Order: sequence, then structure tokens, then C-alpha cells
Amino acid sequence: MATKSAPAGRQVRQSPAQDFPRPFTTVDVLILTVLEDALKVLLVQRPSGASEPFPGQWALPGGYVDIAVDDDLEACARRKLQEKTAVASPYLEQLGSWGSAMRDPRGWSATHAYFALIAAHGLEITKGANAAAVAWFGVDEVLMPPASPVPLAFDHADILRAGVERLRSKVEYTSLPAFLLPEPFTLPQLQRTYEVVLGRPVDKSGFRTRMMAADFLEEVGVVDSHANRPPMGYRLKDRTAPVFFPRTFSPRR
Amino acid sequence: MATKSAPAGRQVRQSPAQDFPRPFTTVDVLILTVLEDALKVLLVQRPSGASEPFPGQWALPGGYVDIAVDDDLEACARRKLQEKTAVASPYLEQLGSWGSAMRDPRGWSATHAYFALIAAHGLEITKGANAAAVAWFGVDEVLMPPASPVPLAFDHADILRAGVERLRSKVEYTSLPAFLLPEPFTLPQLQRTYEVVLGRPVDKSGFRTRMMAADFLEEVGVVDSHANRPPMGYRLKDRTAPVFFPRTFSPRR
DNA sequence: CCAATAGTGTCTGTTAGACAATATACA
DNA sequence: TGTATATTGTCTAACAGACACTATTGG
Repeated sequence: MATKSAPAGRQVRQSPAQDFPRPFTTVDVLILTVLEDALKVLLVQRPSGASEPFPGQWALPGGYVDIAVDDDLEACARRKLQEKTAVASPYLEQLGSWGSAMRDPRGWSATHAYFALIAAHGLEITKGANAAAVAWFGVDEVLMPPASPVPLAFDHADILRAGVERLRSKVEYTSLPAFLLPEPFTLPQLQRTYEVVLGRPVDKSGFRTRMMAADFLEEVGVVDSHANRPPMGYRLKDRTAPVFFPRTFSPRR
Repeated sequence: MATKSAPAGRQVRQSPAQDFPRPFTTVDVLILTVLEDALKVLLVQRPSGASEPFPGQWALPGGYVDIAVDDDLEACARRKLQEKTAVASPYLEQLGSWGSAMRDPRGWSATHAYFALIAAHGLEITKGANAAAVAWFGVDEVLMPPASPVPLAFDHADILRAGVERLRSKVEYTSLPAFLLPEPFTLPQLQRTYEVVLGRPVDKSGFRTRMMAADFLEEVGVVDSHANRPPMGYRLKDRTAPVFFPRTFSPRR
């Protein structure tokens, strides 16, 4: 919001300062969901051409910023998200950036990582244009030490680890897990999602009072049940941002 | 509005997949301190050459990644930090990245922003190599709406705003302000620092029990005082990372 | 009736927040 | 002694955590 805008007309193509060789710039997206009571990440298989780095290995969806198409980094991330899933407007947050001389064998590169939370639903995963395989993997499996059964390309394991850590810590004091469920969802479902992400049980009564006190849910009528009391269905009042709880979940040790 | 001239002709050597024209890559550093009971940011004046963007305006210290010198993004940030201040190992955290077609008149660019917390002390600010002016500015002054008395170059006001917001929110539940003080510091000094960053008073007794419970301070002997009870001096047990408090500061409303 | 899950009530130990009281320096 | 700041103590209302209890469906 710098009020003074520079004259926009000026087109400098080659100011001396730009003689620096440019690193190449990519965007990677961490697409997370909860499926089968586990936190999962969407991975794509890299092309197998001999000149490609990490041929055939699994990697985060992503790729070069296309300055002819992408207005900004977030638009680029949304484009790549759209290419793999048909999800229109998921929760999307910038995770950080990773850049170094060594992370890509082709040269100095920097990637801007985003993470998206989506509802797995009956979601169709669309194969990439180049028919590359796309699939969900349990994050704990992918990150299993010391040797992952699914070794990721580049430094994508670092990025995944950072994303999962960020999610787990934010879940302690935000409503983020609600973005992992399709609407309408019930409070028991939401609680289960919290438990899956946190990896520990959560007290029912306390959970419910917390959620209601945060005032971010909207009743949308009871949902069907099979052989017991039918639960109330809810949806988010605001799907663009999570709410922050004043206290962390369970500091008890 | 993305479809502007994007000549793919800008050839880049190396492997085929990299025919994308590369955005240029910079790193900017938000150097923050508390001085004269106010949160301040270090700004540098841009060169005044006619071919330079935003000539003479104030900006965050930063610049191009030099792939011949910088091993990774953080090393680049530390280098730029070192160029302006002589501070060896301040607290340094990645803030985020900003990239778009419009933020720099010279073309599609992406910057990786870091923020550093340093003790102002009797710190010597070193003028840049090109003798550019360097100075501290109160962040509230720089960000004053609707028209800042110190309009920043590029989208640096956005970056500053994001950094200050991040700091203010983290201060609610971390020991970050301790990195803004020279060691040894006293609890009243630390409390004052919290109050300056948060912009509101903090209860003395509660503050102290909180700090002691977090167990991140080390006594280092009483420090001189002028005409009253001399306070205890402390230093950080670990200068590399802040501690997180289990609860936010004052949810009272 | 029972089984199973949804949802609410109750009790209790802990603690944040307000503020009062005390400690220690110097003049 | 008084003054100024540092540091500790006390009281209370609020609340998290544990868990028991009630509610509502189908069979």
C-alpha cells in the first residue's frame, strides 16, 4: 500500500543489477486431507525421462512459475492445485520457501511452498497432463524414519515435514481441521479429525464447548444416521480463514 | 490480466524443461529492534540513478540472490543482514515470499522475506557499499494509514505489515521479545519490551510467574541501578529459538 | 427392552488477573 | 527517615479436564 506508485510506464529490460544469473523459480503444493483415519498427502510421480531429475520418484505436485500465465505466486499455486484436483477454493496458505544451490541437480533453484487443506470426499484425482500417476499417501508412512518407503524427490520430504509440523501445531489452537471435512459435518466427525491430526484423543465435552464458544459453526439440520441418535450437521460460517482459540488444546502432561 | 507479453524467447541455457523465462529472485530482510520505547525497522535508501526503480525511496535492505556466493536463501539473508549491521547471530526467521508480475517494474520477481530481531544496543549501523543512507524508523510511523510519511519502495510496506503482524501475534505466546534486548537484561526491561511490542500494559506479577514458569532464563547476577533496589540480570538459556507459552497472554476482554 | 452413538451436567483442582504487601537500594 | 523501583504474596472468579449422566434413534 505504498501510496506513491512509481511511474508504471517505464520498461527497463536490462538494468545492470539484473545481470545476476537467475535461480529458477518453482511452486510446490502440499495437498493434505484426512482419509481412512489418517492424514494423507497427494503425491505425483515424476516423469521417467533420462534427462529428468529423480525420474519415476514421487514428489509434491508443482512446477515452474509461468510468468505468462501466473499473476502471482498464489495464483500459480492455485493453478497447480486445480491441475491435480478439481477443488475450487480450498484453504490455501503459504508454507515457506526453500532455495539453495543443491536442492535441484539442474542448478540453483528456489521453490515457494503452499499447503492446501481439502476434503477427500469422493474426490476425483485427475491424472496430470503427462499421464503421471497421482495418489494419496499417509504422511507418517512417507516421513517414516530412518528410511522412508516412499522416498521423495528433491527436498520434498523436508517441505512435507515442515507442513505437517505447521499443521499439527496450528491444530492445537485453530479450527483448521474443519477444512479437511466435506460439509455438512458433525461434531463427532470434527472431533475425530482433530484426533487424527493430533494423534491423541480429545475429551468430548471439552471439545464441544470449545467449538461452540469459538462461534464459527452454523447449524444446518440433523444428518442421517443408521442405528442411533442422529447428529447435528454443521458448516463453516467463513470458509476463507480459520478461527483462533484463546488457549492451546491440552497443555496437560 | 496475466496475459502480458511473455516472450518465451528469453532463452535459458541448461536442460529442456527450463525453457521457462525465469523471474528474478531477491531476498529482503526485516530488521527489527526496540529503541526509545518503540518498535523500529531498519530501512535503506535506494540509489537515485534514473534507471533504478523507486530512486531515493526508503526500502527494506535486500537484493538479488548471488548464486555464486549464497549457498541457500538463509545464507543470503544473513549476508545482507551482515552488510547493514555487524550483528553476528541474531534471531532470524523466514517470513514468507512475495512474487508477482507487478511488484517490480523491471519484471516478474519473487522475493524471499526474512525477519531478524536484534538488540539496538549501541549498535553501529554500517552504511551500504554504495554509501546509501541507513536508518531506524518507527514501524507505526512507516505504516501509518492512509498515507505513510515514509512511503516504501516496491511492496515493502506489505512485507513490513506482515512481519509486524507476525511478531505481534507471536509475542502473545512466545519469548521472542527477549531477542530484542542486549544481555544481560532485567525482568522489568523484558516486561517493558513486551508492552512496547504489544502496545498495551501487562500485569507485573503475572508476567514474572509466566516468564519463570517457562524456564528459559538464566540468572547472571544483579545489575547496577541508580537509586533503588537493583534488579536481577538474566540471559537466555538458548539464543537460537524462542520458547512457547501454553497460553496466550491476556484473552480477557 | 437393549445397543449404540449424540449430547449435556457436574464436580474439582488449577490458575490467570488484580492488587496488596514487602524488599532493597540510595540520599 | 523517604523515595523509587524490584520482587513476592494473597485472594477470587473463571475454567479446563475428567467423567457421569441423559437423549434419541433403530431393532
